Amino acid sequence: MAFDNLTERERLILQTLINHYIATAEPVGSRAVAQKYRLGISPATVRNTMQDLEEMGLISQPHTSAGRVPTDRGYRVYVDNMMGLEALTPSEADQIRKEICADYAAVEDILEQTAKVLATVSKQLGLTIAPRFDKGILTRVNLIPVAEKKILVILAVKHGLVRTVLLEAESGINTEQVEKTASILNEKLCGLTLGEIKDSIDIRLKETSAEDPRLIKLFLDSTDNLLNFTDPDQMHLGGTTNIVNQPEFKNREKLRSLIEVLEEKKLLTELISAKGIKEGITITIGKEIERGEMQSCSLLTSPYKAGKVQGTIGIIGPTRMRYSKLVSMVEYTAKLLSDVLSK
Amino acid sequence: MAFDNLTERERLILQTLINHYIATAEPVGSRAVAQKYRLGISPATVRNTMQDLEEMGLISQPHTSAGRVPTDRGYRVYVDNMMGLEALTPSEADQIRKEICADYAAVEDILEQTAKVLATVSKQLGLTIAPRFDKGILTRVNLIPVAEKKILVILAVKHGLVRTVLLEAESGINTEQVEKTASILNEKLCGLTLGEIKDSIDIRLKETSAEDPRLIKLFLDSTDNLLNFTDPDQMHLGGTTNIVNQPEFKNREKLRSLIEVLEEKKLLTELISAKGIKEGITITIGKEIERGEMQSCSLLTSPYKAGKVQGTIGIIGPTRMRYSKLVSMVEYTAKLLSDVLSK
DNA sequence: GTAAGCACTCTTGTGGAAAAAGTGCCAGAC
DNA sequence: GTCTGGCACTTTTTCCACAAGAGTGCTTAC
Repeated sequence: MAFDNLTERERLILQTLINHYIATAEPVGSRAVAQKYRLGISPATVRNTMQDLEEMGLISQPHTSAGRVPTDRGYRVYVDNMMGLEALTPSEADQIRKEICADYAAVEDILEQTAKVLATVSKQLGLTIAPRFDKGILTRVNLIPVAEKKILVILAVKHGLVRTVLLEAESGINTEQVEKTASILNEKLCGLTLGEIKDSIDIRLKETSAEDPRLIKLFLDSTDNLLNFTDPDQMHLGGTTNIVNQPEFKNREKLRSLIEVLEEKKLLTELISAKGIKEGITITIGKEIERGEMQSCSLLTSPYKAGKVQGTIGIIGPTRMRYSKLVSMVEYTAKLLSDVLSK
Repeated sequence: MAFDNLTERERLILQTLINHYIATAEPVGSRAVAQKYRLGISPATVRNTMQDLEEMGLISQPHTSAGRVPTDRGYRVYVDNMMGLEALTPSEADQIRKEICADYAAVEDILEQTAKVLATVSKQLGLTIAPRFDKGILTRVNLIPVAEKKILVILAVKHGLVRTVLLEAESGINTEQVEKTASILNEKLCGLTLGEIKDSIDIRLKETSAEDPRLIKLFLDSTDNLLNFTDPDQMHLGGTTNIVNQPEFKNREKLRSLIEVLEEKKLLTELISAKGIKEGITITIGKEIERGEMQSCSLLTSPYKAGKVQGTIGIIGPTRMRYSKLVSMVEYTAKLLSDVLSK
């Protein structure tokens, strides 16, 4: 349904209602809207308009004698058509900048810190997902035998990203063969993206498998493990605390099941990465999230770049969140992060 | 104060009271105790004894007309003197075994899984802390240049444990020098425990610093980073969900602040590791935990071994937890884990 | 199209009475 | 002495009824 046919008044009323609701978390009555809405309009008039909005499914009443509350669709219309961006205050911007631009060697640490500061400043849940390696170009493979049957595989990706995975061999490892295997892998795989490698590794390594069948086989068998892009520790969450006190989670069971989802980082990563990475901010509201436990939440995400590779950062909060401000915040943070990581 | 001077009756009553309270989470009245306590004793008698117990500070009343609730000291006496161990059911043991003995290459993954299964089976919060590397013997150091200014340091410790840390150099890196530095490090440091290295690295590397001052210096400057044993991702938590519904956390603020502590993994690790690692189970009850936010919780921990190195696993829950069962559970899990990791 | 008035609905708050839970103590039984 | 039944007392919980409050929808008038 297209909602660009709303009258000016309907727009204004929906807008003030949502703003008011975001601020108070209480159903908003016609009186309250009429007062905020300066142009001297009476509650009765507002009521008429509100009835229309309700018929359109943009707002609803918890019960007969309560004010109105925006529906998911209401938020959607608001977000798409009538929400202005609200700039960050200098102090907010500072706080974010300070945390992100501190110098860390490991991307992991920056991301951890970013999730935390996003949470703190937004007073919601902050999240970051490490760059998706699939677009990253492999610059070097190292194989390090660390114990009798254990080999550490190091995949170095352009721009200083690193992934390490421990593999377990079936039998003892011959150092010489490890070196040989490593140089074969380097020769065959470097310069490709990890995505390409994942798709075509069988073919690429087939003819070489004569060298040391066992090691190459191990490598092939572990592809999933090595090139799995939704590794749970690729995601960082900060500020779980912030949602505990939100009135929307007064309902115990809701809170419990949300926390349950948050613990399943792998699932969460998939959920968020599922829609593919678009440019700019993506806002997913309430039931638009394909996960029952999160249907009273909204998701605000943005990609960021580390060289050619992309990751995601975002905010999770109740659908009643201050979109106008938070969008700016996520945008700003993503930009900053991209700068830092692509330096 | 010594509490081994309790009369037989006092012991019995305290015991039944605690058992009953653990099961119901409700203050226990004299009637309830009398009924459970088969030897035909009347509520009035029980009341008299309960008064004595209250004077000793082992139980208390939330208010005049309520039953009694154990105090932290009450639990302490119970745990120390009168708690029998309760064996795991076969199905519980199976569940734990199945998860832990699945074959993972990386210790990290086992620990993650262990935390989860502990949580599931105990219906509390499960936690695992990776082995404390300080007692681990360094078997090999590798330095891998992964980008122009980034070096990946790999510390391989006996029994297949690995720690990788990314360092950032100030200027470009010469491959040859890296190799030379690596072999110096290997020569000087291998065979020592990481703890020894941490304490004496300055001295051990002093005379060699002529070789490549910059790299050695980088290494020295990063000691803290490299040999920091309370790394946040050394700890795994599972089952946060389980505490949300516990009646002791009906109080919103309590829940919030507990979750806050849980997010500070570094702090938590320190808190738990602080008391040093004793053999066997350690039970820390309520106010015995030196952290305000956790004073309505108990902590059940046990060391486990991975070769010569020790880590910790445990359970966090409200003071009202089923100690008798959970102790068995933690013991069993720790043993199993030690077996798997020391194989 | 707008506004005022009013009846109606549903929730929230209040007060008080009754019920429930449990204690402490006393007086008597074994 | 030790234990128990009885009982008065206290505090919380529950229930109910009733009023207050909030907000609507509709009707009517401008």
